[in-house]
Amino acid sequence: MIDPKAFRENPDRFRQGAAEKGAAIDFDRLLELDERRRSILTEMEAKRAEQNRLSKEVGPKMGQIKGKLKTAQGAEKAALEAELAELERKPHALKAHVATMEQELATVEPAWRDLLMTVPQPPAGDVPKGRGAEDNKELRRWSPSGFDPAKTFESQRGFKPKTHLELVRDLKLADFERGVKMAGTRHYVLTGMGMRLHQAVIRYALDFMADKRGFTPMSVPVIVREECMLGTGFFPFGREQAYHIEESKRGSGHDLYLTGTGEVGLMGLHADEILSEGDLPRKYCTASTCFRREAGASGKDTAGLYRIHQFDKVEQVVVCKADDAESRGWHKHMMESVEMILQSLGLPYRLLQCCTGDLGMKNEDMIDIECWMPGRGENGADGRPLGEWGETHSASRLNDYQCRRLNLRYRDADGKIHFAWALNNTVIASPRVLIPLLEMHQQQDGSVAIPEPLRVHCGGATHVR
RNA sequence: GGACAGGUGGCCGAGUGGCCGAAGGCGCUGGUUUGCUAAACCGGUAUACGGGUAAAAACCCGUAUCGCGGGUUCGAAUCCCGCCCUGUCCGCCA
Repeated sequence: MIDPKAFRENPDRFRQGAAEKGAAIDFDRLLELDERRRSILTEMEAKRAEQNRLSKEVGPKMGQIKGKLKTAQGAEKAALEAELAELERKPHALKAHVATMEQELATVEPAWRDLLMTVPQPPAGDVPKGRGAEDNKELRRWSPSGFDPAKTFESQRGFKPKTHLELVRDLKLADFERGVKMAGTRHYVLTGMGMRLHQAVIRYALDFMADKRGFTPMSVPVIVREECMLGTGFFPFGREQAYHIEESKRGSGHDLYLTGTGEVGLMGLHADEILSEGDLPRKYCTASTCFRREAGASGKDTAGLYRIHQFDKVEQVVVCKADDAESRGWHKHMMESVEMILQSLGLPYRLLQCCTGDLGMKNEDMIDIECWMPGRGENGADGRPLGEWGETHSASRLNDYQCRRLNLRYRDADGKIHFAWALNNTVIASPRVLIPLLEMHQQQDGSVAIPEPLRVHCGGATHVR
C-alpha cells in the first residue's frame, strides 16, 4: 500500500509510477474519495465531540431525573417527563446526524481503501523504463571456466546435450505420469536420486544462508489467512494464483490460502508489530513448499519441471530501516548470496535489471536471475534445442509498500515510528533449478556429475547414473 | 469433535453503565539523592486518523481503539447478540 498522505501531496508521482508499470488506476476517483472521506471524518468528529460534551454535561442530570421518575406521581411526573424530553432533544438530534455520517463513511471508506490498495509502488528513479520482459537490461553474466553460453554445448563438451526431460526419464529421476494420475496436470513425482538432488539443493542453500550469511532459518506456515496474503501484497491481484481452502463453507474457522512463496510466512511474522530499531535488520530464510495455480499459463511450459503447481523453495527476506542506501545494500548482499551458490554449483547465470513494466505491483526495483538451460529454447538445424536462459531467481526491493500493508513498524532512536522497508530474494527453487543442474552437468556417457557441495546430501555420490 | 474457562496497555493485573485511554505493579526512561553500584524518591511512558498547519520539527485540539463485528443507551471495557481466537480436560492423532 502506498502512503495516502504522500499520494495526497503529490499524486503525480503515483500517476507516473502506475503509468510506467502499465497499471490503469482511476486516480481522479481516488482523489475524490480521499477528499470525501476526509470531509466526512471532519464533520463526524466535530459532531461526536459535541455529543461527548453534551453527554457529560446533561447525562448525570438525566440519570437523576430517570431515578426520580420511578416514584413520581401526577403533576410532578409530568414535569419531570417534560424536562427529560427537553434534555434529550439535542442529543437525539446529534445522534441521528452522526448516524447519517457513519452510513456515508461506510460506503466511502471501503471504496477508498480498496482503490488505494490497487495503486502500485512507483518504480525507483533509476529503474529503466520499459513495457515488459523484452525491455529488461542484462547487468552481467557469469559462467564456469570452460563454458560459454554464446557457443553451442556440443562445441564445448563434444556431444549433443539431452533435455532435462530426457535426463530425468533415462536416469529415473521423475515420474510425470503418476504425478498427473494422482493430482492432475503440472504435477510430478521425484524418484530416487531425483528426490535426493532436490533435497540436497534445498538443504545446501538453507545451510549456506544460515552458516555463511547470518540469516535466521525459520519454518513458517504455508497455509495462511487472507490477511497474510493481502498484507504481503499477493492479494487482491493474485487471488487466482493461490489455492483457496474454504474452511468457512464447512461451518467454522476462516478461509485459508496456500502460499506461493515462503515470503508470505516470513513477512507475516512481524505483522502488526512495532520493532525497535535495534531489532533491525531482521534477516530470515525459510525452506517451504510453494503452491501456485498457474492460472493463465495454460499451454506455457507444459512439460517437465519448469512450471509446476507445487515446488520447494529457500527464500530470504530482509526487514530493514526506512533508508534507500541500506535497502540497496541488502539487495546487493542478497544477490551476492545467490551468485555464490550458483557459482559453487557451476551454473552459468545472468542478472537482468527488470524494467518498469516488468516490476509487478509491489516492487520498486527487481532483478531477475536466469540460469542457462541447454535443453530449452528454439530448436536448431538438427531439431535439438539451442539452449536458453530460464528464470530461476528474483530479487526485489519493496520500499515500505509491504510493511505498510502488514502494519510492520519500528521505533527509531528518537522514539519516532516508521514503516520498515522490506526485500526478498529467492535463494534456490527446486525442482526448477534441477533443470540447469542436470542439463549443465550431464556427461557424454549419459550420467550427470553432482556438484561437490551437494554430494554430502546425496550419500556421497559423485554422479547420477 | 465434546465440556468448561478466558481475551483489558510492552508485560502482569484491577475494573458490572458516566468520575475510565483505563487503578496498582513490573519493565523502560528522564531527574533527585548517593564514593561507585544497589536502593529510595519524583516525573514521563500506547497507536491511528483528522484538524490547527504553511516544507519539517515540536506542540495543541478533536475523534477512535479494552479480541472482531453488530445492537441497547443521552452515554458501553462494563449490558445483549453473532463471530474469531487462546487455555484446560476428554476423545482422536503424525
